[in-house]
Amino acid sequence: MQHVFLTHLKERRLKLTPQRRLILDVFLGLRRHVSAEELYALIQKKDPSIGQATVFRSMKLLVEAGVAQSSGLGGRSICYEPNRKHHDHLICTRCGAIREFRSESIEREQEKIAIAHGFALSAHRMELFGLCNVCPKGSRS
Amino acid sequence: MQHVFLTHLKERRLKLTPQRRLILDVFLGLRRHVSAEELYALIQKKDPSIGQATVFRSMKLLVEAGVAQSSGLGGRSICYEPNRKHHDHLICTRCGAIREFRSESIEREQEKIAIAHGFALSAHRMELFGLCNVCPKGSRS
DNA sequence: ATCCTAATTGATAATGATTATCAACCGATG
DNA sequence: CATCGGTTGATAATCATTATCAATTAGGAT
Ligand SMILES: [Zn+2]
Ligand SMILES: [Zn+2]
Ligand SMILES: [Zn+2]
Ligand SMILES: [Zn+2]
Repeated sequence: MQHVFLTHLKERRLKLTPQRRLILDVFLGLRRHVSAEELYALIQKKDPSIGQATVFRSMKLLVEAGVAQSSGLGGRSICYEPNRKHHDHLICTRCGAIREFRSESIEREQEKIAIAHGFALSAHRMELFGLCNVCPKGSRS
Repeated sequence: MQHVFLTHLKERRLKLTPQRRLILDVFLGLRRHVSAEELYALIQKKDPSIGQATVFRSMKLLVEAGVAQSSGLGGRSICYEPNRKHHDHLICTRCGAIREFRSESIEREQEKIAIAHGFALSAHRMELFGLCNVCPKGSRS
């Protein structure tokens, strides 16, 4: 996985710094969605000298390298997750729980729709919102 | 349409001000997606005394009243469109063109997926990104 | 190992979109 | 028309992110 990142760096004459190494490791160690801010807090515990600008910059770099993908989840802030097979999200509007899924039939249908409109599809985002099964149905907010 | 808004106001003892009337009229007059900022610019031409905070507040109110819906399009800023029948979006990554569509089969499949995961679906967002047919395929950005 | 240079860093200022604050104002009801 | 609570506009504040910049450093060439 990290091999992809190293290759990306060399191709563009970018440098592998201790900061980038640490950020990459911590990020890949997690197996969930994180915002740059959350990740910064985790990084801080391992090396308090790292600034948050570096975390923002590094996450951008990880996305460019294809190591991370940014899912527009997490309310106002951008969330990242390790780049695996494409999937979409099911999000609980109450507790924030996130479930991942992939529907081949929807993926196919999206392609068909794009073609019908003369678009060359390159990506998509789909999020389903609702109450998960551990959240009580009859209560508000 | 505006009837819905007036009812919403009365139900909550809110007031119908000239500002809200103008913002509602201009918004409904457009038949496209607008950000609060774009709308503010249009409002300014009709009445330069209206502040942009009022536009932001009013758009929020229109959403609560069910007159407008906020689509998370438009990059960083929230976009609004008059609340019609549910639909999803196809967006050109080059020129920003937006096409609307609705796929019954996808809508059904989303329901099935939510149920399979124990979620009670309340809403969803789906955006397809690609190059539209008037944008050249072989060029970058 | 030593140099060199361009990339990187951390602190901080700046940005852009949105929200909060607050005194002055005004719409609705009686 | 008097009263009162909702509303307004200007402005400050917030939040996430990006830009700036002097100081530092990785990595290729000597
Ligand atoms: Zn995911
Ligand atoms: Zn839940
Ligand atoms: Zn839909
Ligand atoms: Zn286009």
